[in-house]
Amino acid sequence: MFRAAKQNRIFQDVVNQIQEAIISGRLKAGDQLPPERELKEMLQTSRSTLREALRVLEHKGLIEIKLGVGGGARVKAVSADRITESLDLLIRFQKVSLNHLAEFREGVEGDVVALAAERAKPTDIETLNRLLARAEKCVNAGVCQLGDFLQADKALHLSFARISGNPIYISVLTMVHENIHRYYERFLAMKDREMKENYQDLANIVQAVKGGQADKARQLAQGHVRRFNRYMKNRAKRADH
Amino acid sequence: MFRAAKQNRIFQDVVNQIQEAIISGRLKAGDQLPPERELKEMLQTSRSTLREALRVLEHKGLIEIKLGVGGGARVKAVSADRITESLDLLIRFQKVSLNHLAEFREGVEGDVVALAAERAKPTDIETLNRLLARAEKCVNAGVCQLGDFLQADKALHLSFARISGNPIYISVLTMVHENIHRYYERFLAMKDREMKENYQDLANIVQAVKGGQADKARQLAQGHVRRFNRYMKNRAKRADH
DNA sequence: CCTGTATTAATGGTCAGACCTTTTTAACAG
DNA sequence: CTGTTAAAAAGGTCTGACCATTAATACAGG
Repeated sequence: MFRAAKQNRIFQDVVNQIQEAIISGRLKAGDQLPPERELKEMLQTSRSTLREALRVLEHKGLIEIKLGVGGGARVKAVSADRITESLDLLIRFQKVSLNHLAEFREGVEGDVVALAAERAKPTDIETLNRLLARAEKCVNAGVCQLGDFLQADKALHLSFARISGNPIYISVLTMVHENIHRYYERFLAMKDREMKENYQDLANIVQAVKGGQADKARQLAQGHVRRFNRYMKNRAKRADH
Repeated sequence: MFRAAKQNRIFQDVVNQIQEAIISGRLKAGDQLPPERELKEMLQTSRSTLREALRVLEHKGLIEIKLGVGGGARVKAVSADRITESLDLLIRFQKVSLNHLAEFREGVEGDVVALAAERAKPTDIETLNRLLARAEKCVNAGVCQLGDFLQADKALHLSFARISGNPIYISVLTMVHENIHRYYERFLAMKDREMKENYQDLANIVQAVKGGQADKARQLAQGHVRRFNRYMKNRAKRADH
């Protein structure tokens, strides 16, 4: 019925004003805010209050503050970084487990490849082929190229998101991958056989996307993610002993 | 190979120290930080610098600052709110279209109810029944109760997410609903027939969840979302003329 | 003419200290 | 016992000064 009554904190009002200007498009990415000493006059506040507001905006990822001549606050293009950090905090506080993340990923990756299968254009197929070839080269080079292989794997997944044409999927998947990699990096090691399996999964998915088989692509992607998760979980368990 | 070299900003160091203390468990949720005037002595900084740090921590959702005697900074239990806000900001900044949001929602809602169907416990079923009854009452009361009906609809969807037991779905779905409502609030109006259809959709989904029919629940939920989207799009188009 | 160095001005970062506002608690008056 | 008032403990804001970093410019030496 009512929303929480909020206090009147001046810096909060400043944050709101500037954020509003950014979201509404009155301030665009790259635009420069006036120097603090001018801005404080416009807003009729003190410099400290203004600076508290700028700190918050900076932390929200809306502006970037640089030192020195020609420095100052510049409007930034918002990226997935902030979400990634929030999720990271949740994971560290164990409000979210890696199982949750894995499960979420399974669903999302399935949806993404299904859309990609429906929408891939010839140039997209080319991109996928190129990435797949890169992955294959790593596999053939053996486990020593594992890092590169995982990078190619990630690039492929993000590529599907791009092909889907839906920016939400790109952001969400970016966040998921960044967090997964951060936490699993410790266990990253793969036997040759596992790398080959993984590669085969990817190849199959690309094949299904090429053929426009949405449902099949979804099944394959979910299986792929599930296998990766199971594998990583075992690895983590073994590391505990 | 290298990470970006960062500047040495004192307030950042303060943020790191306090955050580290919280994550490491040296400071637990509910603990009170010393008053600013003491803390600044411990950290050997000025009050303004300390306050910039506190603002950032507050915005990260790690502390809560209250006014007056007995107020001050208290360590907060981290919640998923931040992630919801970051997502929200990203979506709004990217000016994601309704179609993208709707498409994303279709996938997510499908995944959510499928999980809910697999995991619903008797108490969950009770909750669903209660919410469904509330929705039914609104429908029977006619279009005048539309606002309440939409609220019940939203509550049901979030309930599925809660039943899935995966907090990521709760955050994501919260964000999606918030944004959808922001966009569509202008067009909110529904004929009696449409409200009834919507209600029937919900009832069918709950039925499938009760029966543990994951795939069926997914299909129904996707259909439900798709119909809602189509309906809203028509409405928006008509509003243009 | 080029190159490296010193100067300067713009701009954020930090500091110290004062005063204002909100909130709780305790004292007090009825 | 209750309502009012006063005091004290916080955070919130303001002012003005000075420090540190950076880019541009001027200048000196080859």
